[in-house]
Amino acid sequence: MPVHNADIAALFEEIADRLEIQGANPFRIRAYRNAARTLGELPQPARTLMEKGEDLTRLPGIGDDLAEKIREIVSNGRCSLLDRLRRDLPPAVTELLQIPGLGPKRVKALYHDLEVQTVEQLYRAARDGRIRALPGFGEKTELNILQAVEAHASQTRRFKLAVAAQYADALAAFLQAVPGVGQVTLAGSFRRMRETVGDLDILVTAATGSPVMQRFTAYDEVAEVLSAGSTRASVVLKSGLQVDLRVVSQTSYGAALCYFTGSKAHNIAIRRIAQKLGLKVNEYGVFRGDERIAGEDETSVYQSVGLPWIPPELREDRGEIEAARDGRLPSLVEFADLRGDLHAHTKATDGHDSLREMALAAKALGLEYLAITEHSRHLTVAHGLDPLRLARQCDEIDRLNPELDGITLLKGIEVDILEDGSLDLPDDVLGRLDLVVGAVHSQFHLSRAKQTGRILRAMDHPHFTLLAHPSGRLIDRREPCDVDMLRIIRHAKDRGCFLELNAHPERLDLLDSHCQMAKEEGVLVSINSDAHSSFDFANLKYGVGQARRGWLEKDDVLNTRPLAALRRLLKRTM
DNA sequence: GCCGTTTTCGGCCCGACTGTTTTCAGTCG
Repeated sequence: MPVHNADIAALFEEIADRLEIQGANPFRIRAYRNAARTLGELPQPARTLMEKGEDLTRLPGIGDDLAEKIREIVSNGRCSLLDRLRRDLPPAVTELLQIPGLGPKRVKALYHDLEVQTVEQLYRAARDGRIRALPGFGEKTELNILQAVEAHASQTRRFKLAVAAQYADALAAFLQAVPGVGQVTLAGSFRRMRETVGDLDILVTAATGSPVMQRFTAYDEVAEVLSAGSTRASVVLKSGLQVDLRVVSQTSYGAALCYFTGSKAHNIAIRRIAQKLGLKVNEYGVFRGDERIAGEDETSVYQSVGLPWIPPELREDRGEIEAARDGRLPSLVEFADLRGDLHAHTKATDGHDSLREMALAAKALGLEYLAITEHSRHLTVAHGLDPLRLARQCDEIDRLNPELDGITLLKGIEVDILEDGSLDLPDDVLGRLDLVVGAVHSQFHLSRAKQTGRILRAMDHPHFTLLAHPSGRLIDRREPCDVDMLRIIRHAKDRGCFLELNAHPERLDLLDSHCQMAKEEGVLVSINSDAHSSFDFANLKYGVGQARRGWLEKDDVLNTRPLAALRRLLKRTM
């Protein structure tokens, strides 16, 4: 069983949890968490790096000791330090750390004084009133634990960006209408356009005496108020989504926006630079001693540490600070750069609208071309097209195009890549089309070698243009297929074909790290809606967000090309 | 445990809110 980076990261997180409960050196604990994060974000398996003989200590936060532990875990799936730590504390204890309000100190006390090892035992101890007797605990804490355990059981973990947006927009409008409120800004991972968000972070500037805090906690979607101070409050909405509100003065707005946008790792890196310059950065501003030298807007904060403003989507401490320092920040692609969309369905298969309706909706968004790419016959659940029905649709597009003004429909197909890598329709049929989008819709659990080989063979097909939703993952529902994405990207380069970034909020596939890989290898990415109705084109903005998180610039994106240039790229030489 | 054109040793981001305390520890973001 191969060891994935996520497995190593999980072991390091568990080591950190256990060390924390033991009361170990906090910086040693942080080292394990940093290493877990590095591994979680590594686009290549650590195993592969080792096989290539690359030096693991060149990775951020990995020194000699942790490199050795990675080697140990990769080669035998275990870590002797963790084995020792597991003997000291029973297995489920780290799970207690997942309960909000319980940190290492309390977990340690609960285990040592009450022999609480599991969430179930914790619940009984709280219910029986045994927790309030412990030193440092009281009745209120006990009640909070009881409620936290109950909430924990019914909790949904993270919200997809598009779902969170529905709550965010409504709440922002509500807050904007409160007297004395100036700016209302969504910050946090929402502003960074992460594919899912754990909570909403809202920043508000308000005049003193504004009732914004009281109004916020009284918002009728609020199910529970977790905390409420004069400048900060946290609530849980009825949907289960947590929302944190922070109120600051206008003079602190930029510093607060930086702080509240994160990511945490990015903020820490910025503060470290500030520290070396003799400055202190907090949510109120940038300070030299007692003197505030910046903070009214974000640009001033970055400027004070010698950097240009960094777009929120890049703020993950994944090289953006070094790039900013060296003047290498990308000029990220924007929604307005998109000229077309290369993946959409109509009611001929599993879509809801007609060719004309889809064309007009795309045009209304400012697009000048739209590829119609129905499913092929193998996907029977979607009523996929056979050669005859596809030919009819092509004829219909040919008839419709002259009637359309300002937008051109392209003839395409989303053809199934069968298990052996062949395509679901004959060559001569595919050859009549403007583009062929290939997609895996079955057999998601093939071995890495087989799944990769299947896709490489599909790309060898002379008419193959674009690989749809390359990893096949569905957020929270289906893990990505196990494929060697670097090989796929390099093969796309050799074959002159492209990769899709599917903008559907459940997919957002390519992943951001693979966007970066495609960019480095010189393979263009197409940001496509995969629209099944005329409303779905709005999802393109999430695709653009994901592309920006993957450092893509306008020229890295296939469908920023005008139609004529696009046609030239699609007619690659075989 | 990591890291270094200020350091191979001595640092390691910063503040708000809660509850149990009588000045602060624990937790969280």
